[in-house]
Amino acid sequence: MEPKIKETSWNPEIEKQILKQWEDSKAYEFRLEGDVFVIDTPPPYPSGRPWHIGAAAHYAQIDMIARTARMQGKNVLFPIGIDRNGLPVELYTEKKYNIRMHETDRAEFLNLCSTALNDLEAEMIQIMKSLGLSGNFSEYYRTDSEQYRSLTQATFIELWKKGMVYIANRPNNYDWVTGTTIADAEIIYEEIPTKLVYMKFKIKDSDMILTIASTRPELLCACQAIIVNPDDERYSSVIGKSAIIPVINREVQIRTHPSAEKEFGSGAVMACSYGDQNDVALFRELKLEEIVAIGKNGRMTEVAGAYSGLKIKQAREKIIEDLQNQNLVEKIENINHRTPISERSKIPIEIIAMEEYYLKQKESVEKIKELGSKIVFHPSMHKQILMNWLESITIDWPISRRRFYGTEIPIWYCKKCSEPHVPEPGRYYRPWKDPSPISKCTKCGATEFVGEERTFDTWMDSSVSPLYVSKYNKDKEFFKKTYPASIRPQSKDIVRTWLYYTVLRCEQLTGMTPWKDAWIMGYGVDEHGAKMSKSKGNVVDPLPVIQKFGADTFRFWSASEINLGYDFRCSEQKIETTKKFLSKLWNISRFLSGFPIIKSATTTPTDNWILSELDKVVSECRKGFEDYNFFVPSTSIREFTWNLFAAHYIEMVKGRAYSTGFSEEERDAAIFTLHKVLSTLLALLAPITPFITDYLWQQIQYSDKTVHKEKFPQAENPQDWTRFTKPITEFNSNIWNKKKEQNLSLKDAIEVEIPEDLHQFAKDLKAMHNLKP
RNA sequence: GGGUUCAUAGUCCAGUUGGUUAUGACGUCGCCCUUACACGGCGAAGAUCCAGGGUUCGAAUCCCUGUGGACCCA
Repeated sequence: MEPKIKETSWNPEIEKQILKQWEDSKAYEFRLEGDVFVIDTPPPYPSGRPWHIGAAAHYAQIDMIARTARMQGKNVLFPIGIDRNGLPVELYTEKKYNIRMHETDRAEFLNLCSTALNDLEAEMIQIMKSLGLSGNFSEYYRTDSEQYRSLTQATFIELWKKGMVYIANRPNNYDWVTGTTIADAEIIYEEIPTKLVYMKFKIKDSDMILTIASTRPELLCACQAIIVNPDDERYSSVIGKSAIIPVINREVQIRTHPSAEKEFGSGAVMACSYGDQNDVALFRELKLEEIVAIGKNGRMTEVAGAYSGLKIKQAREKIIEDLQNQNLVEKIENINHRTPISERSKIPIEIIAMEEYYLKQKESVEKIKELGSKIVFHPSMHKQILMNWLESITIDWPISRRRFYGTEIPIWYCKKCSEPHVPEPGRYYRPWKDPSPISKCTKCGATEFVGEERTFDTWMDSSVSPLYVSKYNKDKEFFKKTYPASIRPQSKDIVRTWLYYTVLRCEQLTGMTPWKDAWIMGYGVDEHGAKMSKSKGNVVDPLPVIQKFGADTFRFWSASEINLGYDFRCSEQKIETTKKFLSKLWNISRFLSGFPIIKSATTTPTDNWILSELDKVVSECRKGFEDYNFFVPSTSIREFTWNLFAAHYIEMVKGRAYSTGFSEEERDAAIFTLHKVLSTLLALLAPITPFITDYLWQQIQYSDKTVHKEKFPQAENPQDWTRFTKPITEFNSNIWNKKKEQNLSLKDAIEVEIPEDLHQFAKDLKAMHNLKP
C-alpha cells in the first residue's frame, strides 16, 4: 500500500507553512465565554542577542500550558508582552552612543532608548513566533506604552489616596559619579585590595587603649558607636564606657551587638554612617543619629573638618598619614575586601541618606502570607522562597528612582509651599515635561507647580501585569471574568521580586490574590552546570538551534530535559539527539499512513495488551499535564513509543496488518489498534510538539481539522493487560538473542517453544519471529 | 553568616507511600539492510546509589552528622 506520507524524515521547514495555517485560521483566538483560562505571561526584556536559551525553553513551556488548557476545552487568554522599562536599556544606550544619561537631553535620551528597544524587540517576537507560541501576538503589549504606564500611574494614585505612599529620608545605595540612587540589583561585588587600618582609641578616664580595625578610616568623623560582641570576654570590662575617636577627639559609647565578629580585626568595630549595609542596620537598631560625612558630589562634607572637600580616596590617605604621625596606628594589613561596585560606573557605591518615596508593605505581610498559602505552587517546594522572603521583610519598599527610562511618578509640587499633588488617574503623565494638570494648591492656594523628575522602580510596572491583561479600570465585564488569572509562570530567581510585588500590589488594589497557581521554573545553565554569561563565553544562542533542528525538536528537548522547578543543562548536542525521536514518530506515522483508518474492531489479546499500556501512558500524561510538568508526559510518551509500541507491538502485528495468514477480522483489529495508538499519541504530544503532530494528524486524516481542536484522550480500557509486558518483551529479546547466537537473520525460521502464559499471543509471535510450528 | 536545593554508570536523568535482579537516554564496543525508519535494529560492557551513623526483617528511598556543588539573601 502506498503510504500517504512519502519523505523518510521530518523536515522542520514545514513548520513555517503550519505556522501560516494557524495564523490564517486564527486557530488560537481568545473568546470571552465558557471556561476561561488566563495566563499572566512574563513579558520578556529585550536585552539583546542572544536571547537566553533558558528563556526560550521557558516560553516554549508556557505555550505548552496554554495548549494543555485549550485541549481541556478552555478558552485561553495567552497575552504576549514585552518589558521595556528600566536600567538595562539605559546602560545599553549609554554604551552604544558613548553618552551619559544625566548629561543628555531627557527627551533625546528616551528616543534613543526606545529605538534600541524596537530593534531588539522585533527579533525577540520573531523567535517567540517561530517557537510556535499560541499567544496573542496581534495585540502584544509593551510596558512602556502610554496605556501600560497610565495603569501603573493610576494604581499609584489609587494607593496614594489610600495613604499607602510616604516620603522618607533614608540611606540608599548611591553612585556619586552618575549622581543617582541605585537599586540593589544594580550592584555587583568585586574583591578589591584595600588597607585594613588598626587604629588606637583611648578609653575615657583610663589608660586603656582599644584597637579598632576598619577599611574606612575617613569615616571616623561619622562614627557614632563602638561595637563589640556580647560574648567577647576581652571587652566585657569596657562595655558602657566611652572611647575617644582618634584625630577627631570626640567621645562615643562602647556597646554590644552580635554582628561584631570576634575574629574580624580586633573584634571591636566602629559604626559609622555609613560604611556598609551593616552600619545602616546598626544605626537603625541602636537608634544612632546619622552624620553625613560624604556629599552627593563624592567629597567629604564640613563635618570632616580638616578633610572637608577632599575626595573619599584622598581623605582616606590623608587621615592614615595623620594617624601614623600621631602614633595612633597599631598596624596596617593589606586585604582583599568584597566591595559593592556600581554596575554602571564601576566605582564603589556609597550609602547616603536621600529622600525617596516608599510604598507601605510591612503591614501587608500577614495578609500576603495568608494569600500566598492559598496559591498553588508548581512545584510546591518553591512556595518556601516566598514564605522565607515574607519573614525577612523589615522595611517598606522604596519605589522612586533617579532614572529616565521608566514610568514617571505622577506628582506635581507647589512652587510656593512644596506640597505634593497627584492628578486624576486614567491618563499618562510626564511631569518633567507636561504642564501641570493641577491648577491650584490645596494647601496654600498658589497656582504654580513643578513636576517630579523621578521614575518608578520597574517592579512598580511589572507588578500590575495581571491587572493589565485583565483590563483593570478599563472593562468591568472583562475584568470580572478574567481576574484573578489562572496561572503565573515565571522563573525561580524573581520570586522575591516579581511574584512577591505582584501579590502585594494586587492585594492592596483588589483585595484578592492575582492568580490561582504559580508555576516556577529553574534556570538554564551550560552543559557543565555553570551559569551562562557572556563574559564566560558559554552562552548558547537559541535562534540558530531552532533554525537548524526546528521548533518542535527544541520544544521536545525542553519538555524532556527540564524537570519542573529544577535547573537544567543546555547543550546543542542534546537538542540534536532529541530530533531522533521526531524521526521515529514520523516513520511510525509513515508506516501507518499506508493503512486505511478503521473506526472499530474486535481486538485480539495482543491489541488489548498494547491498548492497556497506552492507557497507562494516558493516565501518566494527564497527571503530568495537570501539574503543568511536561517532563512527565514527554518522557513517558517517548519510552512507550520507542521501546514498546515500535519495538514490540508494531513488529508483532506487522504480519497481521499485511494480512498474511490472518483473517480479515484479525487484520482489521491490528490496523484499528495501530491507528488508535498513534492518534492517541499525537493528541497527547500536541501541546509539546504542535507542528509535527498537527501535520501528521492532518496527513493521515484522523479528522478534517487541526489536532489542536481535539480533546485530551482518556484511558478507556477497563481490563489491565500490563502484566504481560515483561513476559512479552523478554520473550522477544530471547528470540533475537537466539537468532544472533545461531547466526540467523531475523526473518529466518527458528524452533522455539512459546511459554504457557503467552499462548494467547502465539499467533502474532509466530508470525513475528517466523517460529516453526 | 542565614536560607533553598542537589548528590544514582564516562555524561545526563528516572526511581510515587521503604519490598526480589536500580529506569531510560547520550556516548562506547560488537553484530545486522529485517516488506516504517542506518536520523534504524539487536546485543554487550559500564553504578561500593557522596561519606559515616541510626531506624527497620528489609534503605537509593526515612532520620541524624559530615563533605562537596549550585543558587538566593546578608
